[in-house]
Amino acid sequence: MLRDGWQAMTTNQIAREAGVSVGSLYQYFPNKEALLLALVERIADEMTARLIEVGTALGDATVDEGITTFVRAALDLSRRDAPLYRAVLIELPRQGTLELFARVNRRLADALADWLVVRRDELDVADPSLTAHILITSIDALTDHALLFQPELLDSPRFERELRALMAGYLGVRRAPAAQRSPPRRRRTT
Amino acid sequence: MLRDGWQAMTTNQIAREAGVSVGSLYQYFPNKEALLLALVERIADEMTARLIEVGTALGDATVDEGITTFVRAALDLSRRDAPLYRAVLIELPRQGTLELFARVNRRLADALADWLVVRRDELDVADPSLTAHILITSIDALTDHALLFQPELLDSPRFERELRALMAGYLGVRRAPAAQRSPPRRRRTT
Amino acid sequence: MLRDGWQAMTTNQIAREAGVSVGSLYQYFPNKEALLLALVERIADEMTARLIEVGTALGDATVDEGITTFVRAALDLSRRDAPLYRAVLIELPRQGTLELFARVNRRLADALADWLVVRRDELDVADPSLTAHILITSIDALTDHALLFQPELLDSPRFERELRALMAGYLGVRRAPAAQRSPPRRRRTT
Amino acid sequence: MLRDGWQAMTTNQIAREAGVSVGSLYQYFPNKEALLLALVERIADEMTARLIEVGTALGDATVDEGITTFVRAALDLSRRDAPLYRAVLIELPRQGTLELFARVNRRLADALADWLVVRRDELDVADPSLTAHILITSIDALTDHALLFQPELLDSPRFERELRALMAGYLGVRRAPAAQRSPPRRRRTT
DNA sequence: GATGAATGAGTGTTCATTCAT
DNA sequence: GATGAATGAACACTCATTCAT
Repeated sequence: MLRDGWQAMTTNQIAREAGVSVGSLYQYFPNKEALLLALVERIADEMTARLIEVGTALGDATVDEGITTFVRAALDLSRRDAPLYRAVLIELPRQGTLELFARVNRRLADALADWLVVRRDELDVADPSLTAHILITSIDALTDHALLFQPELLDSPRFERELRALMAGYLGVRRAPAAQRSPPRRRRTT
Repeated sequence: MLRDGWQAMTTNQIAREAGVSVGSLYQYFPNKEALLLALVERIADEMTARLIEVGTALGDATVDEGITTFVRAALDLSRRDAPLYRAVLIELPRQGTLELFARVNRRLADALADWLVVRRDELDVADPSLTAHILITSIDALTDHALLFQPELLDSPRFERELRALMAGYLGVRRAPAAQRSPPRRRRTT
Repeated sequence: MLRDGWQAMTTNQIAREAGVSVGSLYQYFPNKEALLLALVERIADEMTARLIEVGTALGDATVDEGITTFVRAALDLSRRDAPLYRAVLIELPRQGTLELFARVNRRLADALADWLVVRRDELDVADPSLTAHILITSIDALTDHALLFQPELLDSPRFERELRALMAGYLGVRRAPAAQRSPPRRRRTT
Repeated sequence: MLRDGWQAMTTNQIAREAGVSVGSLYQYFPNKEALLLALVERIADEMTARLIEVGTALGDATVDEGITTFVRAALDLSRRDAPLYRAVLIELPRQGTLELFARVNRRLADALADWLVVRRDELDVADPSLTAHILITSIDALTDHALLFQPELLDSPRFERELRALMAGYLGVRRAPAAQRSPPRRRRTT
């Protein structure tokens, strides 16, 4: 599936690779689509579990820490099981399972919004909830896109740095997280 | 195809809708995949044509104008033939036609980089070429994502505004394009 | 089975409806066909039991009584468990269980032949055994056919009356059983 | 099919034996059931064509001739293509194609009723239409039954003779068709 | 060049049968 | 003995591709 997509997999293949017989497969899933749905559901559950950790990690982190934590979490999420996630992502639109991922994202947005409220004074945020949504969507879109079209980007420090810059710039942070940005470039500063 | 994807289309259907016979189809395309490739190629060509206009439009526009022009161009591009673009986008990874779109994006990146150089003094840009690439990738990712998962976003002024804010913030623009931002919000300002 | 036939029943269904597990089923029957055979055998046994009663009932009945008794018995036989009988009948030819029903019919033929001998003087019967066989076959065919193609006929007095007329005519009875035939019609009389 | 019934035939087998490919089969018939339906329809048409001849043959035939003609026609009908007819007959009830054969029988009943009216004076017939129906059904049932359960009967002179006796007896014919009945037996006479 | 009927490998799914528990 | 999860051969049906006309 990771190589050729969902349509290219035959149920007999799936069964063989899963180490069971087709018959057994159909004892648990009424049809092929249900199989994909179950897979998606499991992925969504795993992601949700990890997002809860992100929320806790954010807590009352400073602006710099928060941005770093958040961006890293987004990248980790994409990296982990990236190939599988990617394969599922491609099939999603046709299978009406978007809500599953929407659910996951909403949970992450809530955690981020909470933190934005904590750091309200240092950030240029009028509507935390909306801003959180925009950020999640942006970062999510960027990592999804990287996942789909430029997988190697997920492991590049440059990509991580730029995601932080994007986030910081959008949040109106006066100074980008110091440690990570190379002094000579001096963007979005002073 | 727009409703059920590429796999769901039979060659006989394609032929009938194209007003020719299957036989004729196979006189011009060796197989079904070549058909998709040709379709993608045509889309890529159309996009390239429009991008040339964007490059001209950018010219020596002011920072505000440039950002507005660029964001609007990205949205227009996605909106136009959005359903078809979307359908193709979904099938892409499996068909090795990524380079086609990469080519289109590279051309757009060049046009943007040129303009960044023109407005170098007012922007926080160390490496125009890299910055252009990051911006193209981000905006592209955001519009692609919207196209795939939240099509209605492409028509919302809010989405356009936030794309400009993202771009402006990343480029270190001190004031976001005035006309479009509502005063009370006062984000990313001094 | 009564609705969709034998082929449509799965062994798991049979087991569930019988209140046992498939495994248990296969402990007693080597395969699905054996199951059908056992069912047919049971039906044949039940019929045989009832036929013995018919033989006794015939005894030394008068011609009219005998015809009435016999026709009614044939109809009762078909009516009782008609749906099940019918379902089995349809599957029969393919399952080589014809002999079962042949056995049942032979027993009935014997009983009828005995009675024909008793009433020999009043009937036009040269070879009681052959005549019995022809009658059994005819009446049996007619009820089977009704069972298969016109089930409602089994309950119509008209059908019963015609069966008697057929039997009486074939046996050369000078007057049809009086009580049942409406005077105005006057068929096969003089 | 003639050996194992319709269910036992795979579409691939049908195609191979028909000298075409499965694909071609499905170009003309939407599914397996439609195939059976078409077969039944063709048989029904062939039978109808032959029945028209029977009607003509009956014409104003004498009682003896009429009975002989009719019985012989019924037997010929069953004998010809008997195996195919038989195979289809077995599958019929489950496929709702009974009406096709009902249509055929109704046509035959009409022809017979016409003749009964012509010979009204010599026969004991109150309602020609009803009597025709009963006769058709009886003879039809007997030949069907023979076809299904005792195919060799269709070729036996004895069976033909008994069918005539049955018909003659039911119609109140004073003398059975002379030529065919052996003098010593003298049934249903005087 | 155009046509579209013919092809048949390959698909998702069923269900009689087995066998470890 | 009883169970029912596991098995996989077999089925109806699809569709990319071919090729005689």
